[in-house]
Amino acid sequence: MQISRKADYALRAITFLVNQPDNKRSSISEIAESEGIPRDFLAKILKELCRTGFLKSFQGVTGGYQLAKDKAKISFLNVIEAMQGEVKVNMCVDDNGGCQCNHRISCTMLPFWKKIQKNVVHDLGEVTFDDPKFIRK
Amino acid sequence: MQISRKADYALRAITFLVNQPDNKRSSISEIAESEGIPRDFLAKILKELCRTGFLKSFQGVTGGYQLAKDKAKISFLNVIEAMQGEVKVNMCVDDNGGCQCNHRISCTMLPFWKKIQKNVVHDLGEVTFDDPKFIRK
DNA sequence: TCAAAAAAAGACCTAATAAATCTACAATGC
DNA sequence: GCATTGTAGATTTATTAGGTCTTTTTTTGA
Repeated sequence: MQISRKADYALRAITFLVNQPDNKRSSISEIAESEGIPRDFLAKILKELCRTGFLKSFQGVTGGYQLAKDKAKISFLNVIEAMQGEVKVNMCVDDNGGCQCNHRISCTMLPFWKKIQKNVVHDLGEVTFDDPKFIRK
Repeated sequence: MQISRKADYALRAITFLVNQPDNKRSSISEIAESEGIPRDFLAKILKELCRTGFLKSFQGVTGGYQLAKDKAKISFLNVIEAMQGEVKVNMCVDDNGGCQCNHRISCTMLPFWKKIQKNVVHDLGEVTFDDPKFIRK
């Protein structure tokens, strides 16, 4: 029932970038230091955030990272799913054979899990980085 | 972001017991077989459900397990917390030093996590075993 | 009284995975 | 051409979920 460090770090990195001037390029080390994230781990995460379209990168001595899309279009859910896969409150809430429940045809718990899951996914999807609360004072 | 097998098994065991006649004593093996849970693992779980007051046990040759409290008083949340500890959507939502965020004094993400967490906890708490949907046909 | 069947207790194993680290390489700008 | 940056991916480490095994204790009823 917990977001991975990886996803959490990704979200913090994005929070950092949201607070930078539009054309500023931020280096891995700069972000790592500010957010207290192990540098090499963050390097991998940022690369992945590029691959998944959240960031764009620039190589070379003046290189670094920037947001690649409108911050209003980046939600907690987006980033978490990119980093740790589909959010599932319980293994069995997975249509591709997640539940090996003996009573599969009429598992009594499944509908409850599905509802709870739906709510979490909705909540995570509603948090986007255009929210003024992400601007640091 | 996922309920452990242990908690899931505990919930299934309780579902099983909810469907038994009031004074029936159900053995570990009986429950394990019906629910498709590894027997020895379930043994540990049931013991713990006793310790935490959900079940009562009887030793000896006619022994077994029964519900120890009103099924209306048993929620998903109760059982999950008994089995895997406090539900936390993110490590940092832990008042005893969970968040080592550099910007701790005004971490921008924390309020969002707390709200999402509150909703999940609420949802999990609302599911109780007196719900007729837990009666198997 | 004793064998069978149940739970109790707790040590032990193991396999998966998250988290982190390391090393070598490639691009860029001055 | 060299300092600084990102790229790539192999490797390591640590943790923990999940499961197994063994021994002991309790109880019943033949």
